[in-house]
Amino acid sequence: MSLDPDAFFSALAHPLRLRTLILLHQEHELCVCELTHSLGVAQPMISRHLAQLREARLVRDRREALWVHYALHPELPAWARRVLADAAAGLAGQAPYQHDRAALAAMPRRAVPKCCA
Amino acid sequence: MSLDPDAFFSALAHPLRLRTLILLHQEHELCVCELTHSLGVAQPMISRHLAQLREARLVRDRREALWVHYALHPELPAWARRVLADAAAGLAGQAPYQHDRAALAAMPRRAVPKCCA
DNA sequence: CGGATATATACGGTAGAACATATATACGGG
DNA sequence: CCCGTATATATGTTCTACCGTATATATCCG
Repeated sequence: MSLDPDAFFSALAHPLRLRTLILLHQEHELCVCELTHSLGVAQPMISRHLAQLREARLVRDRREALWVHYALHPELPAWARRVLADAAAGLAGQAPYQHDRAALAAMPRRAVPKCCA
Repeated sequence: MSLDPDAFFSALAHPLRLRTLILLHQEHELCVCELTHSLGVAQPMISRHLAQLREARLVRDRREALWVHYALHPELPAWARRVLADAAAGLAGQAPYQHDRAALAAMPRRAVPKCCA
């Protein structure tokens, strides 16, 4: 897939989108409610930023009943994946990225078929 | 050095700054006139974006007579350097990055003590 | 169909980024 | 000290990103 580098780095330029992409890099797939919980922000805010990531083709979405699951786009170029991997590796131990993962792990009813509260 | 990831990726989010950083990653050190020539934009525009990169501590500057030489900041964290390396590797063959290097190489009087036209 | 839950979009307001142009500063040479 | 070259900043304007809130859509269930 061809990807506009400017669109890619513009997507990374917002704290919430960066945190989202790092989480998706680490977790393969997350539904909106998991992201809302991990990042601790209002749902429309997440949806809006996810829509941007979707339009830039950095993520794909998959509907399953009520839930929409997001993952990194399967056709994301290798160099872009490497950028995310580098950032994730370099930042994993810091706030807020470390806290995001912890909040995700501590989320109640996670990974249960009906995942969300 | 500690680096604010949001500031780092915001810096990469502008086409001209991305091109500048990729060139600096490839060339180690460039003066303002070389950047102006390679990128083909007006001088105040380059200076303004270089000032942003300097304030974000992504680059350092070094004055030598009339010329100011810019390079990636020596204390740039390893993960940030890797991000730039990945982007440079992934984009080197495309426009406008390929053209930027070619324009730099074709620049008259380059690397001569009095480097600029 | 009607209600409940999960997610997406629309709307209005505000702040910040970016631009073109003009001007200021730094340095070296005569 | 004055001039020319290289670089930096100031100014005024325009454009875009982002936010909070309200509302719309999608799906399931009874």
